[in-house]
Amino acid sequence: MAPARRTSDLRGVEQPRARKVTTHDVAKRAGVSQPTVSLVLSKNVRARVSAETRERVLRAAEELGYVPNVVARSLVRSRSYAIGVIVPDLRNPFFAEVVSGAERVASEEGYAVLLCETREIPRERHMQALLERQVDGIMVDAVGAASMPEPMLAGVNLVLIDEPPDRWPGVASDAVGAGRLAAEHLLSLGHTKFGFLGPATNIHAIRMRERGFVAALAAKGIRMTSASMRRVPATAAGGQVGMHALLALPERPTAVFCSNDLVAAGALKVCSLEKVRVPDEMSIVGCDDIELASLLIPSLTTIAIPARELGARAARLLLQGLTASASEQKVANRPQRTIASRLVVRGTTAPPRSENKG
Amino acid sequence: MAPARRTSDLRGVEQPRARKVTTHDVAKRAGVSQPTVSLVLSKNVRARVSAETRERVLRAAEELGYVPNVVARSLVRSRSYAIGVIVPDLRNPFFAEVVSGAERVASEEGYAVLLCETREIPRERHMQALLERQVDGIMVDAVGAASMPEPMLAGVNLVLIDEPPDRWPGVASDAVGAGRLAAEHLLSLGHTKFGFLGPATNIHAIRMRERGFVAALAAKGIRMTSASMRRVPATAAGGQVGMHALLALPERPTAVFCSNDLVAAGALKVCSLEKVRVPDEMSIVGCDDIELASLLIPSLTTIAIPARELGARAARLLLQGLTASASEQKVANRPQRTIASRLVVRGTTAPPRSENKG
DNA sequence: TTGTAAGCGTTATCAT
DNA sequence: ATGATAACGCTTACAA
Repeated sequence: MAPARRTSDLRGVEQPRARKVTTHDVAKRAGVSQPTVSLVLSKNVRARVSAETRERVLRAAEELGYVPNVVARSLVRSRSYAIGVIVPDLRNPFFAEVVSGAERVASEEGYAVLLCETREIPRERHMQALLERQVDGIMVDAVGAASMPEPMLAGVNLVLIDEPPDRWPGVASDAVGAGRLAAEHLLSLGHTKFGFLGPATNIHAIRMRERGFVAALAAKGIRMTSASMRRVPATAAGGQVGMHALLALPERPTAVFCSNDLVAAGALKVCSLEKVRVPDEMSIVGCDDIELASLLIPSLTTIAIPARELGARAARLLLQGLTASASEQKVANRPQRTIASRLVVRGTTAPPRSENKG
Repeated sequence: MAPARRTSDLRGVEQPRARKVTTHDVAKRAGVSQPTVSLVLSKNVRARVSAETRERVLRAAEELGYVPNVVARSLVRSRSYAIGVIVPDLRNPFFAEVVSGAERVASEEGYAVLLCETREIPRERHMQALLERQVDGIMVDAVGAASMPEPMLAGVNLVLIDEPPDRWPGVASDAVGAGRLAAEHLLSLGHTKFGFLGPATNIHAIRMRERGFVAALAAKGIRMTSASMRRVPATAAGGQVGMHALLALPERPTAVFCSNDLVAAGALKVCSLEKVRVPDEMSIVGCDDIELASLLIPSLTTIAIPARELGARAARLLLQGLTASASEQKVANRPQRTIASRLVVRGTTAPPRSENKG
């Protein structure tokens, strides 16, 4: 005779937490066997139960306040109905958007989303935790998935976001295109002296933005000096440091491309502080088009990257791979879909007028 | 004789996912019983195993690449080592900070964080999903937890963030104090005509900010007209609409308090568009002190709410309640700790000079 | 249509 | 110190 289980009650509330009601309890009350309960409650389409017992079971479950135990279900089905998402830092609005988009899709499909930030905790530790929790799949955004220990990645359902194309499926923004759009826009305005502000990072998308920018300039015969490419963190603070350096240059650029909007915001701030008029004396182009971009004054010309859509698509791709029958596999296998970038012209770009300067 | 389990392989990669290695496999390889493996691997401190077998087991686990199955552990221990966090919208940087703080603490303690946004999916559905997943606790931020169906909340480990004090423990910012600080700052600058921009919401903290503001003015004998209290969504777009309305008022205010920084950013934008000089003709105070505030030009005077700290404390409070022995309970039971708000004076506030207005 | 039985991978309580 | 054995709550053949 087992003693009544003393669930250690840790609530702030008084009444002891009642033992959880299980399918057994429901079965007893409905006067049927436990598997029958499972049959009707797990809405297995091909479950053949008489309308009358189904009714009884449903009522009993309702009356007892039955809550299915997904953990138990997960164990027997070896599917947790949970997915993980790993991002560098939620405080960058771009990643918040990505996560939000993914969460939306996953929730709608009945999947839980386990959130992991690598800002203070190494990605490997997060991966390990997700694996131990038997997540059905993992989305990895801009944390260098490819350089993680091989055994950790083996046999995992991965979808990469803005990571270099690899043997895993993924979705990515057109980062090279983003850089190119920025360059072409500034070129079309007549600029000839350019600056670039961005981190010396191994974040793929960031590197590609720079590469696209530099390549598009090179195509027009313009080579950037190393002094005009400032290596700064991809933050507003980084943008400030970088713009200060650019302003101090003997040959000051008239247009700068920043590897994201935060950097651009910092750069813009410094121009304002230093009384360098934007866009008249200095054109600035950001990248991402986070909400901040439209709120700055002047509002920021930038390259829009559809972050939320990126997250949503990644989630769809992942879930699709989870539910696809073998025959449908090819669909999910098409790797590395990329989403177009888009130039958003606002108030921080104009033709150069540096001759008026002084 | 069970057929080799055909794990339906849904990977993009070729090699079929190997059957997961279990404690049984490790046991066989180490030449010990399965429970012994469990004993050494679950680093149960009071596990008494000979150094030699421990060594053998650990090596076997290592060689096989054993990964513990937390789902199975959860089932038998009735603890999932996962907590949920429900927020309105991750795209508001404030909530992103809260979540980030919570995630940090939880991860560090070995808990997974299930993220839920109520932006597109009702809170009840999220709660239900979390309950079914047997989360050990739930943090609820600004989604009106108290108005959820009673049975859903019964016996759940809840910690509320910025919700009205109730029978659950929680952490909250000093929202009334935030409003008061804004009022006192503007009063001390000499303003006499005030505006307020914020939503007609049932979000507790937002309401309290307004209340604190109005009350502090009333204490100085200043009553706000209903026309100067504009009901707008707590977004930048709302701020724009609201400021337009205020500017059109016959008796235009010289200082306005916005219920958060996004609203303030929108308001500032409109002033810039309408050539109303900030802070000379119009002072603006925001609330939250998200990164945006310091990036605007002029940078935004605001009331700092320590969002990340709020999330971190909430997580600590929750986890503490999970691991506390009965005797320590009192610690976790102290409800509704509140964190002080802080005035951050920047560039959008100054003494009124409306008499110079042209 | 429904009940019986087996098992998912652990942890925990016993004997030994 | 270690090995049987029994749960945990559910799903899924298979039998009745």
